[in-house]
Amino acid sequence: MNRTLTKVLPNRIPAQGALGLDITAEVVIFTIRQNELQVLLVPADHHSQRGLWMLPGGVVGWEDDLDTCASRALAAQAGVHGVYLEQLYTFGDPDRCPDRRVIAVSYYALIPIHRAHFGGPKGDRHIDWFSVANLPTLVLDHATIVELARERLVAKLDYSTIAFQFLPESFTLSELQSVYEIILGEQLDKRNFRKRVLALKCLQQTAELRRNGSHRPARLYQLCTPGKVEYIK
Amino acid sequence: MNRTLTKVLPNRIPAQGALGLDITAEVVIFTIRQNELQVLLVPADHHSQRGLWMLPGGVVGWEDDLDTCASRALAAQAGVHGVYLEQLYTFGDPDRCPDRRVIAVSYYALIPIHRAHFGGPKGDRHIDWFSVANLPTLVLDHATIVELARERLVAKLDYSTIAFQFLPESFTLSELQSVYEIILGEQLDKRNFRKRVLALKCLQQTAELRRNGSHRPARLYQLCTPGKVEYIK
DNA sequence: GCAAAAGTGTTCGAGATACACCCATGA
DNA sequence: TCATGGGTGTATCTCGAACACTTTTGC
Repeated sequence: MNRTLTKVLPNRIPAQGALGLDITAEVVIFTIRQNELQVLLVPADHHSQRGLWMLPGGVVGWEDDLDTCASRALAAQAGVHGVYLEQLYTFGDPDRCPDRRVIAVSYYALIPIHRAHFGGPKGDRHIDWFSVANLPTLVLDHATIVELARERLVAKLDYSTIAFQFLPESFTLSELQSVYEIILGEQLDKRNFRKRVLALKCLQQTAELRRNGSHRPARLYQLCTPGKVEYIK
Repeated sequence: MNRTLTKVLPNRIPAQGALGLDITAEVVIFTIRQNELQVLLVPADHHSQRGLWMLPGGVVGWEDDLDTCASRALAAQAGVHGVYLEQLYTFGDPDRCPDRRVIAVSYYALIPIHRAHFGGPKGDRHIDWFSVANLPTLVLDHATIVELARERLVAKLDYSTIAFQFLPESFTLSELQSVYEIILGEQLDKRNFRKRVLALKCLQQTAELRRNGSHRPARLYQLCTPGKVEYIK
């Protein structure tokens, strides 16, 4: 399997190769864009996979930690550092790749809305964002990986503050609610949502308001401990 | 790192070897014994690790699925087939093993009380059960792996019927309660426990009673769908 | 003044918690 | 008859769900 990242980082020495076994890190990079949960995909470049898409990732180098390898893919493909990144699952079916044995350690990452560059009408032609609800055909088992990541994300909404990772440093409660609604795929009650989220005691009001059209401006909030994902309840 | 399992299964061809990279599957095998949550450990046999213990596991063979490899370790070390087995996390720090590069895909398994043989005063001298609350010194990062598995198990008690996997086909509600109490490390109220667990609608009364001493016999229950772990609430 | 999003409280029901006594048996 | 674990019901509290109107702004 030829990986875009291998080209981007030609100096990597794969941890394996001689016997045809590779260990890769594959990253499901989520963001909220166009009122959808979207993932960043790169075009497959192997001739037999023309027209298919795949997850950003790369071969784990001899000296690489798995997390480091995932971070590198994230930096190379999405151009971001320091975002939320979590290991998901390791896929090792000997037949998952027809050419060679590839064990994929999958990760998922969350990119804040304001840092989701690349893609879209004016974006880099080589990578793009896609709605998870409407994915193109992906190589190998990558669609399974995306689905597993989505399920994990949905589950974590319930018992952690992970959703806050999609937002910039300060944000309105309506923006936060919208993140939840998009990921869960359902409308939430505004009053109950605000009550619940403020009861977590991990948000603080700022003095600022956001003016955003011909209506009442919204209060901005910040996380008490930015970047930290907490378990709740 | 020399693995007991490698000896047990000398016919396995490691997926790697030439460049000194191995992929192993390591299994945290839990059971309830002696009113404790215990794990099965094997003595480390590498000379520099004399006296230390390690998790059962084995090198992933070229043709092995990861799950298959974990199952094989489970069968070889604990002598059981078909028990609950779930992938946990993949550890890939390049420095986790001083000798060579080893990427460990960890699993955890639950063995029903009545099938936990091996170990103990009369058991095989080469492997033994240990209380997770009082582990001997383990090789490498194996203590971290056990702790992660324990945390996952505790978390799953809350939102799944995973605890039922520790019990035989039919069991009393007191036995079930005891499993919860041991894993959680706290006493539970008998009436509330029974109410909650029966409200799950996944247990059925049997016609049988268990006579177990000079007191009222206990009703035996069975899972409606044995072997199936369900998510709850 | 009107359109559009921000902001705010109360009621209700379900499920969790706390709690104490009688039952069936074997010795 | 007594020691032992099995088995049961009620009152209370907490938390989530449902629900509608006023506020502030820009045009």
